[in-house]
Amino acid sequence: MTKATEVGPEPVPTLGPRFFMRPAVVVAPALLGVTLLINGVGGIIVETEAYAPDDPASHSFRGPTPRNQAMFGPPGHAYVYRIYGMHWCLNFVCESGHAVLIRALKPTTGIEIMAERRGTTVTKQLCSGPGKLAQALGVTKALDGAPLCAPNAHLVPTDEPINASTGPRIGLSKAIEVPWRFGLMGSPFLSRPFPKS
DNA sequence: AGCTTGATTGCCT
DNA sequence: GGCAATCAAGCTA
Repeated sequence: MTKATEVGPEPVPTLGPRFFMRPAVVVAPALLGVTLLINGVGGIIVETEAYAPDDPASHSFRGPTPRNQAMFGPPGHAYVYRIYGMHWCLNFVCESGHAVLIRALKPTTGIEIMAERRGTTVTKQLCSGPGKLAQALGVTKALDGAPLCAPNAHLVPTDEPINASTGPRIGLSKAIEVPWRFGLMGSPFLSRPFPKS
């Protein structure tokens, strides 16, 4: 029952262009704890990586190409690319040439759909890596350049405090020491553990 | 060669 | 058993 002093639920806050119109290294840790749903399926972001245009490891390092065009498009849109010829990776575009790779999330919504897409019912294996995450959420090239807002996507910030781990990004041959990987400390849903501090 | 995954192997938590 | 390290498959640029 609602008490007289309450005026009803707060409007659900949603992350919009202003949230993303910043450097990726600022946005990436801020995305931890955010709920991400694609067509109603997803969970809580627990691992991200930042990429910037002056970063030799970034797709945007050598300027716009047909493949990375979305990285130079509107902030708050998706950048989706294929890796190793077989997996899709989902990024959020920040200010021009910046993007955040979504590496892992804690499944919360549509778990059965994700399990079917992934071919496993092991929750920890549904979204514990960028390729797995994209498969579980049904992300393909069709989402490349698309805005990350209703009805296709929902981004809802958390009101919980965040403890972040940081460390080197994964799988790089350049700038391997730059600590632009961020994770929810102690989460069992990370793609890999963070190196001991 | 590449911002990975899944299966395999080895080692403790 | 559960987790961490190792290795090769798989396609596009």
